[in-house]
Amino acid sequence: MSAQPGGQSDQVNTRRDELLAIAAGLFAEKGFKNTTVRDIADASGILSGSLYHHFDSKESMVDEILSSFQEELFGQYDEILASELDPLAKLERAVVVSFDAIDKHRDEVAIFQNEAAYLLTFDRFAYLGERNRQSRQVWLTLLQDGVDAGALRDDLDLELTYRFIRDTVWVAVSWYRPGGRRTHTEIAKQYLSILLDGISTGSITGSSSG
Amino acid sequence: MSAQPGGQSDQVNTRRDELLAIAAGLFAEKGFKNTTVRDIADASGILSGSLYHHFDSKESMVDEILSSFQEELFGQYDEILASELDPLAKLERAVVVSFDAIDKHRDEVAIFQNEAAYLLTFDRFAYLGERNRQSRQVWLTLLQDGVDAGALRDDLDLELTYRFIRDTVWVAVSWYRPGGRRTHTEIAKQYLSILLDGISTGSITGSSSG
DNA sequence: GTCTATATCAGGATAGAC
DNA sequence: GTCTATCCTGATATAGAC
Repeated sequence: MSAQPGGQSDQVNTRRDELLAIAAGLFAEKGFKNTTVRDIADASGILSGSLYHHFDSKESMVDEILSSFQEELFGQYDEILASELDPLAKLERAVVVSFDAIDKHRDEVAIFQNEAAYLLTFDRFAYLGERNRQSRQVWLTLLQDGVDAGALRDDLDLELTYRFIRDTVWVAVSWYRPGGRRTHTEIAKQYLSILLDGISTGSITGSSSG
Repeated sequence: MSAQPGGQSDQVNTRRDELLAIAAGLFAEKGFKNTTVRDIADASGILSGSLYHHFDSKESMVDEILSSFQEELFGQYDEILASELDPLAKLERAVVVSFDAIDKHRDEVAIFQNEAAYLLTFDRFAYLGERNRQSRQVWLTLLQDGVDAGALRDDLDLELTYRFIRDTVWVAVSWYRPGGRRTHTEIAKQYLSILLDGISTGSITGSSSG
């Protein structure tokens, strides 16, 4: 996906990356469709036509932004799966890595969160669907290993549990701000505490609902 | 907000409601900006110009959709707060009511979830911000009462806990489908089980992270 | 209540000069 | 690498006939 034309190796196309970062900020903030190429150009201090010297289209821009981010993220998940950690520690690590991505790649995560459904309607972005399936596979593996090892409750619907984890982790991008009252590591820790132990005081609450 | 012109009282303007329901479905599925008035007209079997006999603008449509839904939802929250239930039961009830809204008002919830940030940039939709604040107040009250009553852990950051609950509950609209493998009540129950008791087997897990 | 016809504008993209 | 100028399309909205 989207190899840069003339991509040497190291500190190349800084201007290109600069423009991509500006575009990413706008896409994340206002949405892909709501961001015009003129918005991007304005924010970059150039005119809209000039953008087309660097990129084919607005779509190409968001494509590069998302694909390179996902490559990095899924590389980290693969490392965790391949590691020697015990199942619970792997799960914790995956959560931490995800909050880390929110901290270091806000815009990319936000774009993926908010625009994936729309972008998936284009053939060009089919790989986003692949990534979704891959992500589900990662979390389900981690959860199942946890159950098998006796570290996680065996009465849970893992598919639902996976969704709750995924959703709660990623949606944090909508409110997390770097430099805020809590670091992303603190947030990950609190989140894990809730996820693993629950918020109630009794260990197994005889729930009144139902 | 948006009183229907000529709004008698009971089974009035069916056509209007029909059109609104069609629009809601499209807004929820494709997003507000990505849905054209022609899309709405096509789906309704009329031409785009004819829509303007019923509504001022596309904005008016989404306005009516959201404001009437929110009125209903917050009425339910108010009932819970005013009820005689114990704090834990109130919290559970609030979660159940929310999943109920996802079941009965998918489109409205999805639109609010996906479009609120964008719509809030218009003065006309400032009331959505009000509703957000009100919602935060509801959940924080429920949580604080739970802690005070000794039913919830007192070492939690309630602001974070509130966000986790809110996010996980509402984001379920993105994957929940009525008529699927699990009813919304089952989902609410599983979710409460995770939220209250956690997913780990040990009651207080000595987490290895950090 | 719907249609025809159309005004108006904004957005993505292109060509070629500098 | 950026600018000028401009094309083309599609989108919201309007006016008035039926």
